[in-house]
Amino acid sequence: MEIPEQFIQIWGTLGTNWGINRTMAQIHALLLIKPFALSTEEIMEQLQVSRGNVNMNVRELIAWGLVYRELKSGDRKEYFSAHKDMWEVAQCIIRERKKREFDPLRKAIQELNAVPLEEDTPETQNYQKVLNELDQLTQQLDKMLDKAGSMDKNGITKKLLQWFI
Amino acid sequence: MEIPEQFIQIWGTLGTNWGINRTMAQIHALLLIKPFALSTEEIMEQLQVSRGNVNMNVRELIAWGLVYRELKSGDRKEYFSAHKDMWEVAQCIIRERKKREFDPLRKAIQELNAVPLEEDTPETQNYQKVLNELDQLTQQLDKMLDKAGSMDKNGITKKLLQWFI
DNA sequence: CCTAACTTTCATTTATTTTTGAAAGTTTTG
DNA sequence: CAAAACTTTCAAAAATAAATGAAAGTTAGG
Repeated sequence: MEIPEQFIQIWGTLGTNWGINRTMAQIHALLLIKPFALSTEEIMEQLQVSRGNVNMNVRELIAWGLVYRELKSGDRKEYFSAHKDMWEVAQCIIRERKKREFDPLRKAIQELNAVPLEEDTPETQNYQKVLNELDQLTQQLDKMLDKAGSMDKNGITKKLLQWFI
Repeated sequence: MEIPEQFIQIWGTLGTNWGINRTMAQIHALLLIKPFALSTEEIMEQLQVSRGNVNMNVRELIAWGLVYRELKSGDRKEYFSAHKDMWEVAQCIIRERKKREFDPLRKAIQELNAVPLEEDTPETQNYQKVLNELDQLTQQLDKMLDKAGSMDKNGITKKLLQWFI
């Protein structure tokens, strides 16, 4: 089977729209659909990207917990493979983006919200209201994301079902 | 009160991380914290950006349903204001991004998943499995996002609470 | 129907992000 | 310990995305 270009393309576009670089997403897609581990060279060839690019993005994927190194005995090369369970993949992404982006945002909002304002004008009142609501919203989201990122597969399925009862 | 720079900064960074351009996010932040409508000129001055940039991004914000035009009698200028309820803001963003990015993705996955493969090898089997799981996952997410985007405020609060029981 | 007040467009410019690839670094092996 | 096999780094180049601003377009008022 030749690599399903289209799947890799779609995954890459998805990444681009959500602030993840295209090559990283494409490498992930490639490793997802290959049932065996690939070497740097093989990834370079399949996606037509440079060695440095593959190296950086594979390391990033490993840091996200989406990809792992694999060694083949009698071979000095490193091989890379992706975790294939898509629910775990989703959780990995949730956990990682939460940690990197949501948590700092949440903290910043809390801090802004904690600063008492001197004046009391329509402007400050509205500002406080917006910040307050945002604080509540992010607090709820925080709990929800934590739960979603740590539930087991059955748990997720159940929770998702609850949305439609 | 001078504009709370920090809030605008944070909102802008958030946008950047999630594929929304900085100026668009910053204009949104500015209009959120101002209890009254602002003209193009005022936005230009507060954020130090060009007329064209403000025009394009305000229109985009209107298309998202986050901002609305306001006319002041005896004035030919257009003024812009943001919807202030942060729960509605969140829903607006969910609805809009779902429509623009998730729905096409979902459709593409369904289509890829529907194509029967000729061969039957470990490669095709794994490919099918990944696509299948992705199909299920996006199907669940699809329902969830629709629901989340259309529930009223009480509904959301209740649903969010369910995650912690 | 003309002019002033305002809005929109879009070719260029500018800024940001991503990629490249050669050099430096590291590990393994004979 | 030398040299081969491989990985990592990073300055420079390329690609992409966003911003500018002057010109074109629109609308309201007289």
